[in-house]
Amino acid sequence: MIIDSKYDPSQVEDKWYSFWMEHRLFHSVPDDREPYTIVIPPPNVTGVLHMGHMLNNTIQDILIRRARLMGKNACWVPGTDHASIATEAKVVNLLAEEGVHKREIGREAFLERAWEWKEKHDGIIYGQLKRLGASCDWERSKFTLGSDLSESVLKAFKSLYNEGLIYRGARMINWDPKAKTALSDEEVIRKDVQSKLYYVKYLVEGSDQYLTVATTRPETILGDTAVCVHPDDERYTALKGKRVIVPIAGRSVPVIQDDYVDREFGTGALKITPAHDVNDYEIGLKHSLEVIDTLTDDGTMSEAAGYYIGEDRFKARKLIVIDLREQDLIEKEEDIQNNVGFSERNPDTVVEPRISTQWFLKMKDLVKPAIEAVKRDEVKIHPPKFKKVYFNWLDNIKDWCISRQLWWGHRIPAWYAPDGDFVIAVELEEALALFEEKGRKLQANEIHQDEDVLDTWFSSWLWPFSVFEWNEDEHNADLEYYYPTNDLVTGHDIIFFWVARMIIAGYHFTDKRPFENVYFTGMVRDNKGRKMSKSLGNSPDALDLMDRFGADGVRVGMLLSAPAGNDLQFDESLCLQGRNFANKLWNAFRLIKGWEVDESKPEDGVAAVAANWFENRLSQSLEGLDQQFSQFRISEALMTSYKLIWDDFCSWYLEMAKPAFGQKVDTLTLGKAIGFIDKLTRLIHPFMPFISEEIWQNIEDRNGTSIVHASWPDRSSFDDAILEKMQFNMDLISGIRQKRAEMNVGNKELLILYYQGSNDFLLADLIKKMAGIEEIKKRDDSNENLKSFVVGQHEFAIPFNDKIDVDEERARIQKELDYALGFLNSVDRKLANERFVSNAPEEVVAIEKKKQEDALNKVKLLEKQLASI
RNA sequence: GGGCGAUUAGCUCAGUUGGUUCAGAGCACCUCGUUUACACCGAGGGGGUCGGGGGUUCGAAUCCCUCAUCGCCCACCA
Repeated sequence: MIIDSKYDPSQVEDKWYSFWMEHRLFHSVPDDREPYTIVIPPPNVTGVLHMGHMLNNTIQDILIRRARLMGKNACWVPGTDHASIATEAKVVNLLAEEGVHKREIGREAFLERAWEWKEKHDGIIYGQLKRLGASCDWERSKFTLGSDLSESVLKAFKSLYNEGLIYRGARMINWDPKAKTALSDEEVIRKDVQSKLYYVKYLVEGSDQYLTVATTRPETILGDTAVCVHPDDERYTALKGKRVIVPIAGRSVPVIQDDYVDREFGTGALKITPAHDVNDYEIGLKHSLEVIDTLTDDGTMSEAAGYYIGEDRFKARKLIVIDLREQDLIEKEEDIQNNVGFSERNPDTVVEPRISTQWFLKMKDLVKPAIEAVKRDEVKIHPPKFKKVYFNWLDNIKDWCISRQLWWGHRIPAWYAPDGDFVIAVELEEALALFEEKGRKLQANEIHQDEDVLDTWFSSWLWPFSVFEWNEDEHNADLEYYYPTNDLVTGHDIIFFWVARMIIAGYHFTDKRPFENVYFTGMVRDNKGRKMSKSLGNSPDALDLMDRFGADGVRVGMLLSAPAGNDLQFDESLCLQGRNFANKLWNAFRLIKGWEVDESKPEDGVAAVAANWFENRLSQSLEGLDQQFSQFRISEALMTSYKLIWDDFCSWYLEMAKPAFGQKVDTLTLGKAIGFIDKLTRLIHPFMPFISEEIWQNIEDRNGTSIVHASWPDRSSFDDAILEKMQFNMDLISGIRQKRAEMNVGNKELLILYYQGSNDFLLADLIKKMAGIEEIKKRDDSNENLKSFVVGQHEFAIPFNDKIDVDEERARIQKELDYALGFLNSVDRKLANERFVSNAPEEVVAIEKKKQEDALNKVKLLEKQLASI
């Protein structure tokens, strides 16, 4: 069998993914095994996957594949999110390119186009996930706007409505004038921007005096219905009960008093525009002020404004400033930095506070179980620092505006009679029946369904149970088996949007936690620390990366720098490291596979010692891996595996075990080596699914089975003494190599190693093989021209040919001696300290004593060396 | 304005309850090496006052205070 010295992922990855799919290896049905369930955070169907998706899906796949190897019935439910506002925007743009407006083609035709978009994009997304190796149960793929999930959404809506938790009403909401829809508070991104603060003079009615008011939004003057001052502000005592004239509009409005006003800001007088500012709205309610809505839904000035009608709000701002200046009503202008809300999905669009009739969900009571659950660790958050963020949001929760003025989404199941009376029903017939129950006999053409749809997150928050057909039967077999799910892996940016709401919904609708663990990944940034985004063009194309480094390489690369919860700077070179690692593993396998066997040969002694050691080392690593996985230290687990394979297995074990040049291998050694690589492929499989399968399949004929359903390597206890002994011999080998390098003695040149004292701990044959030693002798006085060195507490020496540089050698030993003395000194001081000896735990003191003894030995050795030079 | 986090080698980051020579890893860098597994490699090496200052402690990268810089989240000061 000829195996290429370079591992070529492109040859391998498609082959095995197809194999896995054909054999439905990722498909899960309930059985007697313990379930392990993850629901995917459904990516938006708006586009392709970015590196953040690559990271969290890699982590999910690692968890799922490991669970599968551990004998659990692993089920990873994939899906996509209809992303109401984002997708609608994409389709609107698409239509715009064709010169068509969505109103022109109508709701139905528009939705058809949106579905086309969806079909195309979730195909792309699924393709990317498969390419990455994601072992999702594709037969369970879900879409948040699919019919079954739709039923769940409507069911949830209805039940919340019937519980009195959903209500409809006119409230001040965040309005996106570009998408022409309401937004939730979470969909508003606040940014600091440079603005102008205009000091505008309002004429006090019946006088020639002016009251100056500071505002950043002069165009809203047209909607002013009062000016407010602080009741204790002495500057304005005289204005009590007076009225002022709103500039331009010429309207007379009252001067009111409210302690909301900050006397320090601006002039201490605040104009009140109840229609266009959240606070003004509150004050307006309190003081029963008139509300004048001066804006239309697209952010232009309305008829009610009376001026600049039809002009965009920002254009109107410029115009009114010009007019105010002309009338000499602007006292001054200041530069100011203030906080402005932008639409999350239309990042350049300033959100407008606006009074609008919308649907809301009362949150106050709903969140209580979700708070409690995290408090008592029924739902565990990793890393725990996000708990505070979570509590902070839930503790300050406000009602959730769940309606959106869009088409692409779950249509609100409300049906209206001509007089505005409504019922909540999924279907027309049901609505008619409900009206009839209310004693109203209405015809189908008399009632109409709400035009609006629900916030996307109103479907996503049901995801963990709606994907298991909760709509049909809340206690169906799948739900009973897979739900609650185990782990959720997602970015911390959607903790409010999604994670918190899922916990809320989980407890409310199923009375259970939706998942046990939430693992937040950090945000993937570029190597300049910037968030990856399309607009910056700094997000690498995941497919291209996988073409170049292989999916396994990219997975390893992603993970190498991804500790939980911390943002990570992604750099391609990490993928290179991942690819190199794959190649290393590949060549280790190639080496073993290339060995020729001599069945008559007894087991090689060195190989036997090496195998015994590696067996123990493997068990030790497996123990570490168990711990790391249980704590979601995934990148550490990878590093443990990486070192086990590269350092311990390749650099040490294989070098020890491999037959000398031209020699054949004995059966036992070969068997053990194959046994090890078999275990190592299973151990690395969660991280590197493709190459592990390829090697595993090549080890022996697997009769159509796959590593996907193999077992996680058994862990037995390990013997510290064996590990320590080998470690000493490794240190000795490194010591010899170091001396060789120092003296420029090539590796081919065989040397004699001299030791002093006992040689019980020396693995002589192993040292000979690994360090190019031909003989190991006890040192006596006749040996000259020796270069000595210390390993642990023991002194060794090898001969040298060239004249030694006495000064240099003396300096080197002196340096080592100084260090040892310094160390000894610090240990001595510690042990001489009464308080240390009495306060520190016994083990720590014992360790210090051992350190003292060892250091003393070492000092003696070095002093002797120095004297003998 | 409030909160959270970060600051450790040239770079990216670990460092769990304060305690083993605890100052680490990977990459990068330097030297040597083409010995049939791998140059996508091997052997060896240099490199850090753990952001500054103070404190607690027998002992601090680790705990506390403070300052500085950076980042993120939340928040209705026009």
